[in-house]
Amino acid sequence: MKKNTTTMSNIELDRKTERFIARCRANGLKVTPQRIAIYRGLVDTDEHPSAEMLHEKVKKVFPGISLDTVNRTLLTLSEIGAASVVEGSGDARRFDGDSEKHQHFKCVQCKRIVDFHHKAFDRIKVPVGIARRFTILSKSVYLEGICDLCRRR
Amino acid sequence: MKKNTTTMSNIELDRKTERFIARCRANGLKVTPQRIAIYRGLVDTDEHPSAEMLHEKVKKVFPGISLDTVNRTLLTLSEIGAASVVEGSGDARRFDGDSEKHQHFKCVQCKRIVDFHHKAFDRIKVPVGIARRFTILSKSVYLEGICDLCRRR
DNA sequence: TTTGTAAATAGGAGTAGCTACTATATAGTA
DNA sequence: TACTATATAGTAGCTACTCCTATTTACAAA
Repeated sequence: MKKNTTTMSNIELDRKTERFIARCRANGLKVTPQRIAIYRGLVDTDEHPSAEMLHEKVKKVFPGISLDTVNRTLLTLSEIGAASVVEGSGDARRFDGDSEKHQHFKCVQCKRIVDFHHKAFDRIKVPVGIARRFTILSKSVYLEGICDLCRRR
Repeated sequence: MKKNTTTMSNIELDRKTERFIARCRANGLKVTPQRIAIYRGLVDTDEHPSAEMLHEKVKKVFPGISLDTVNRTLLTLSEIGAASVVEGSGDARRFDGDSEKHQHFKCVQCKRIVDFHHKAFDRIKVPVGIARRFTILSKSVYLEGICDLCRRR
């Protein structure tokens, strides 16, 4: 019996793959078998894998693939909106000593992090289902974009 | 003339330092000059420094201090609530291929990331001042805590 | 179908950021 | 003042990521 790590039907997966291929072409990206394998590996799980984890998975169908290719491809997918980075930036950990409640905006270009405080964001309510299932220690609202200084060029 | 990287008066800074010392004692942590220097360096800026950046800064008043001490101390401060990590986890970057709108909960113990979707979180509104100043590319609500599986022990 | 070429890949080397280890030093306590 | 648990400095090691180069490949144009 085959171990099932699948989160959707093959039909659904194929449909997504089709749309992914279209998206690649729309962005002038070549459709390589490696890219498709990585995309399918990523979409067909809800584990939020790291590049390393996906590399292991994709190697089973594509033994020669390199970790660098997986990493590079994942970043490319993020750029065209076919994937997203949900944790970790690859950059150094950044600290804040301000204990007042506030939120952060991060510039994706210069990596500057700007504080702001919007009271409504302090008050967002965690849905009951989540609050029951998990012990919530922190909740935060996080914005990303281009900052005023970078936009000025 | 002294370059001014200060964000608050010396009086304010000293008051914060006092409270920090009390907090250390309350948590059974020793009050070392290094710890104080690191704390003051962190609080007296709004740059959200990395360990490396703070290390450079603290070295000016404390030449022999090691990067490891800065890193370790910052994590310690985070544990007692005197600081927080605002970006980067030290762990590997994690990806998501689900393009549907949703939010994430991350377990601080097992690092598992769980998707959930709460429509109200899709609709949070960015304050006008921020929207005018920055080009917002993404907004997200992020929860951290202990997951059901980890709590069961 | 063939050919040209810009893009992608494999493999490996290099780098940055973090962590573990050990000997020494020090804060807090009795 | 002496004791002990904790913290630090210095170093070595590890992991995640990025860069480099030669080779291969997708795909456009002939």
